[in-house]
Amino acid sequence: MKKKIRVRFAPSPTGPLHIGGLRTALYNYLFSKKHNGDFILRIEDTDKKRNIKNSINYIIKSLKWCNINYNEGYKNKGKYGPYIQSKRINIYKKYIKILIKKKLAYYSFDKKKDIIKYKKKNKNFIYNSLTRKKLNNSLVLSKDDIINNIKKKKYVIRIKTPNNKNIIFYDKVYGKININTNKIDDKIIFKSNNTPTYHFASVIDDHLMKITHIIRGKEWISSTPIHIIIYNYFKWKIPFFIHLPLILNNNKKGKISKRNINNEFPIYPIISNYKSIKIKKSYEEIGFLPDSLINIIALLGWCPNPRNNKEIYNLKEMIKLFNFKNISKSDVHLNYKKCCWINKKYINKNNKKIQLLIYNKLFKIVKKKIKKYKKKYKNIYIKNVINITKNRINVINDIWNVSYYFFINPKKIHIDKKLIKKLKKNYNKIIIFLQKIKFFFIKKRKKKIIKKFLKKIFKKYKNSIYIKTLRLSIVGKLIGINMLEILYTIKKDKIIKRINNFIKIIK
RNA sequence: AGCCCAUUAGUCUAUUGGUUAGGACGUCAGAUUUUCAUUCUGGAAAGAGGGGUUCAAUUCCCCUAUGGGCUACCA
Repeated sequence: MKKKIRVRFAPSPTGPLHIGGLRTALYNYLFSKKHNGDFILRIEDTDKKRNIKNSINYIIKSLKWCNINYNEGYKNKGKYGPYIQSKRINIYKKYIKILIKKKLAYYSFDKKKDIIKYKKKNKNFIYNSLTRKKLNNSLVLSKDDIINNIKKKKYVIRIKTPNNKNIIFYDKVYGKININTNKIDDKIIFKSNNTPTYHFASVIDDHLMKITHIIRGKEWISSTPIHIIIYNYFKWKIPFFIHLPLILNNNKKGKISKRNINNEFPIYPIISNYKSIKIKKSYEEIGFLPDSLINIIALLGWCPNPRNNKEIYNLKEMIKLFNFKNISKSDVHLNYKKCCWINKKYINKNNKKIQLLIYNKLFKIVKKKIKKYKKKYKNIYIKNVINITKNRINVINDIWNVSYYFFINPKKIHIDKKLIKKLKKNYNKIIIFLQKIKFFFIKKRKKKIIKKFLKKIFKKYKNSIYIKTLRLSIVGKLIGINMLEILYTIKKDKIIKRINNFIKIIK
């Protein structure tokens, strides 16, 4: 029988989760779902100083918002808990003792200052088999000294790396990687405050939690040999490693940096209400949909196969197609315009949830900007406005920009020089046209009749100058949805007012 | 400075030891729309550079350059 696939996402709560972490979580999720495996959330909070209040909540909320559900782990049931490392310290202590007994790890009494000195003297100083004999540790000192030092001095525990041995592993993305132990430190695996470092805790946990595949960012490649050494010392089975290319900041790229500085893309998925976590821009805040964010992130460094020139994938499709073979090796940059393009596709999918989101957004803005909004605009009116305008927004927050003229009068009328000339030439005719429309609206009529009349008159005045001026009077710009649609929707008295205003202006 | 990794248009990428190097976003032009957006059609745009191996290299090897990661009692 095949072993059940188990993967984990193991963030440390040092701040809000960003799209890099989110993508790692996503790939873990996709892989586990594809193989009916388990997806575990483990919190790695071994560094107390760097822990930031509420980051755990933010991480969990972000995953939830994106529909990335873990079936085991922190605040969830599971056989292998606790799933937060600060509550597992005793477990790590038990295992560190074993390594020390076997002399595969040792006490190091060197002062931090001294090691900094060595590094200053020799930039390539490494604490390992080549140097450790000259340093102050339990491999050198006598038994009595060691016991004395342990009682009196601060110490850390370091892993004893083998001398001149090539640690080779086969990454599912990067292939064969070979690192010689003489180039790596005897890493500290237990700190002087008697807590483990990441390297030790994560290996112990991954083994105890029966993790089969470790999917994580590429920045861990360099420390993988240390992890492998620990696995070997315990004679544990080494899991598969899958390292992911990183998502890089656009600003750092030389050629386009100047243009891109102001265009910085968001890196956090959702809004935060926590005081300790301030986020200026998040995808949620700007008006991205979770499904589209997932789509965007999934395609950063992964190309579904077969591609069939598709760009839009839902979770189910991604799960079906997910494969490590199609993950690219080079780091990626995000293209914000493409993000918008993808989001637009999702907004136009026309489901009720999306409509509600847009409605809530527009309603909030209307509430803010307009006094007595309840008397002026019924829900149906707002919904109607959304229906006719929403196919031209990229993100939900754009909704006001494309619909404001249904609620407020245009503040400025933008007339360019070309238009002024045309206006002057056809002044009388234009005034007649505008008056016709105005007078029609002054009389009380049913909607059907209005529609008929408008269609007729639009046919009669085919020349674009008429409708352009009409548009200017109502919208203030030469931009907007179909003019007929606008006239059907906006209230009569407003139309009359705006036309009057316009006529005054062009006198 | 050392170690590890990467390099196909502005960005994300596909394919391949023999191809007119394919697609998407963006960009430019045209059509549609009375305007804008949409949609449609078309165009420009790429194998970092230099050496090898080979009849043939973007693909394999080496060097250089560039980018990135790691070299913390951070993860």
